[in-house]
Amino acid sequence: MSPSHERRQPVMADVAVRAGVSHQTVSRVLNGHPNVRAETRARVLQAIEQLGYRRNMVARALVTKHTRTLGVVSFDTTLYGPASTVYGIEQAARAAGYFVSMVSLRTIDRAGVRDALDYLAEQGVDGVVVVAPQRSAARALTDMPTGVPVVAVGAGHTGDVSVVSVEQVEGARLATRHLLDLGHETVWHISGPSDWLESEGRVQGWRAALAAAGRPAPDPLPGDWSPRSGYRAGLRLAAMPEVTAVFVGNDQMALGALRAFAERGVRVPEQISIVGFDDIPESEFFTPPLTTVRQDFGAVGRCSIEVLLRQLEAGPEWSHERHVVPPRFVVRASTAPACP
Amino acid sequence: MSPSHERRQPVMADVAVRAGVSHQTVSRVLNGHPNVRAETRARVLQAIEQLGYRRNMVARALVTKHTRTLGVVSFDTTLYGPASTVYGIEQAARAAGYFVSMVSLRTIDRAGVRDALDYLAEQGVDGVVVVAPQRSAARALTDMPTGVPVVAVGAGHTGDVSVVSVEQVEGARLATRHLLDLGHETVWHISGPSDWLESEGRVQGWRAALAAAGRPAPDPLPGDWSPRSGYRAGLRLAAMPEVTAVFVGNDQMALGALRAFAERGVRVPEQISIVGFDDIPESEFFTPPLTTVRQDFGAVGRCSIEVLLRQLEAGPEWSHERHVVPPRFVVRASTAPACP
DNA sequence: GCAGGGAATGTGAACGCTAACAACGCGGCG
DNA sequence: CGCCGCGTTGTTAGCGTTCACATTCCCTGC
Repeated sequence: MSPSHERRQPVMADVAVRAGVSHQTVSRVLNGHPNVRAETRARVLQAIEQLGYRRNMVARALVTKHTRTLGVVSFDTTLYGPASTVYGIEQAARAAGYFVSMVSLRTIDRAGVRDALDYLAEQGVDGVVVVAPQRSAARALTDMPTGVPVVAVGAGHTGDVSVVSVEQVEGARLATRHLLDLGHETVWHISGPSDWLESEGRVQGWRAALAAAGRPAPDPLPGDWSPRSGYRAGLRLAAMPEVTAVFVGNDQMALGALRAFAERGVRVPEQISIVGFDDIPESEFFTPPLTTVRQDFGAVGRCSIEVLLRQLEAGPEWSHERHVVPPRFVVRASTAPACP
Repeated sequence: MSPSHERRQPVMADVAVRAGVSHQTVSRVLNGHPNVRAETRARVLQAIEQLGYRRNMVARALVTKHTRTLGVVSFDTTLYGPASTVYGIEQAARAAGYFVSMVSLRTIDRAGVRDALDYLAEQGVDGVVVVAPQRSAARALTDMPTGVPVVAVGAGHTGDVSVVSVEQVEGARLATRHLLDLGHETVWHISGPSDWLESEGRVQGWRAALAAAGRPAPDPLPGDWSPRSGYRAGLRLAAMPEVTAVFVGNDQMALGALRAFAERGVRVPEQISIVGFDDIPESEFFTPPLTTVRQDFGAVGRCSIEVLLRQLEAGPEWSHERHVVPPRFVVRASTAPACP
């Protein structure tokens, strides 16, 4: 309202006048161009300071063709895994001088991913990382028309884009082996939603470990990552006396299962051993503390930015990269030797 | 590399040529200007379609002076509360046609908030919402030099900016009253970090309820929101036979306390009743299921965007708004009448 | 003393869009 | 018949940068 409020932001030309140089010299100072006399640079810097000048990134982006903004498309950032990954991404991106523009999908389908990518491309992001470990999302990525580099997090080897993910199969194998080594006859499994690649990888690792030990693989009980689905599966398992060991697809479902067992008077780990996946901060304080497979989501996020940045500077010459970060097995109190 | 890859994106002029009109007419079509003949509009639309033209938002922003991007600065988006709030914000913003640019702080201090705001302002965001319920963050907001509208989430009535938050005091009062009504002599409290406004509000509500009932208020045990800190406090409480009811600052600490009680053989709710705060998705499956105070983080996020948008269109004439969303008390199995 | 060269600086033209105004065509009215 | 006015379209001028190139300056070496 007041004139002082309406006084427009100073622009480069204002700084130039004040410093007694041309706008181009101001630009050079701002961009750290070497060929500027120290004395001139100081004068420009002073003028900038006095005027409170700030470079207009929009105008800059118009000519340079890049916005120093990265897009992130993710599914349900309310979940611990995606949230942590996105956090890692944001930190790494900012450290590298990039902004992060977010799109959270509420459902994952080809159209959703496509729209998100379009949306971000329209805004002019320099690259995007897609945190959407569903098979449908991975497929949606295969023929994306956007000119921007894309890296996928948690997707399988879809071939078309760079991928960074946690070695799910290995983690599941570790968990299952642990249970087997404890003397359990076989290991049951509560799985995640079938269209999640992570879910698939865990089933695969579990099956592999069982097969390697020559044990039968029972049918996995289907879950959807939620504690409630783990609870329901747990109820079923609790009614089956032959069950002594369960590998659960994630920690939240493990919590639900724990609850079901507690309600049915099944004692963990005395009667049933249970292993989760993820190692959310709460797991250590479950009743009992949960043995689980830790995923370093932060590392995944950081790694994805490294790959993306590399791709950015490589230009159209980049080749797809594939990175796998190893899981870590964490033994706590929810597993015990089988009673003979 | 190949020429087909290097063919630059079509621009408005290309569309104009193809449609046999001027670029300005294309602009008019894109912006839904009324005075364009239907037949012309159709021709332009067709040309856009054929060329796969996409408007360059950067160039547009340069002249319109707004980017249709909102900034979000938040603290540790790994936590359920902030993550959910940010999710709500993102959804609401996108529904309104805005992008969301994120900055996650790893520590909250005046300089950090300031830098984040500067950073976003430089990028040209139209407005920003700050999800940083620490007192220090709230203070940092009081004299922000940026010309962009700001709304704070979870901050107290700092006077200088619009605020939307959950009524913490009321929630804490509800929780404490519930415990008192159950016949408990008094209620102990495990608090959050002292510089969080939410923490403060909960202490305040707890104290008020106690005072209203004429009960003494024990010293609150300090925590930091983490399950571990709740565990430590729980250990101390377990050693005090006079403790029969505890109101815990959040669900994660409550989980820790539950664990401590379990280890010490203190039975919940038979010997000690416990109430949490937040209602994270896991709480329902704790052992025992946790009685808690639900915060609707999503609603907070959405509301903050509504306020911000209102502020945007009101221009410099806006007056600060203050919105409070009510909590909801959820009774589960962690509380029981005091044994006389 | 002057040509040559590199460092320092300035100039003009984009970048792709929108805003303001100008121009055009057409029908109705005096 | 000519003029006004309105709906429609075109023209021009920026927005605030950077880039490519031109220019100036000063120093060096013969």
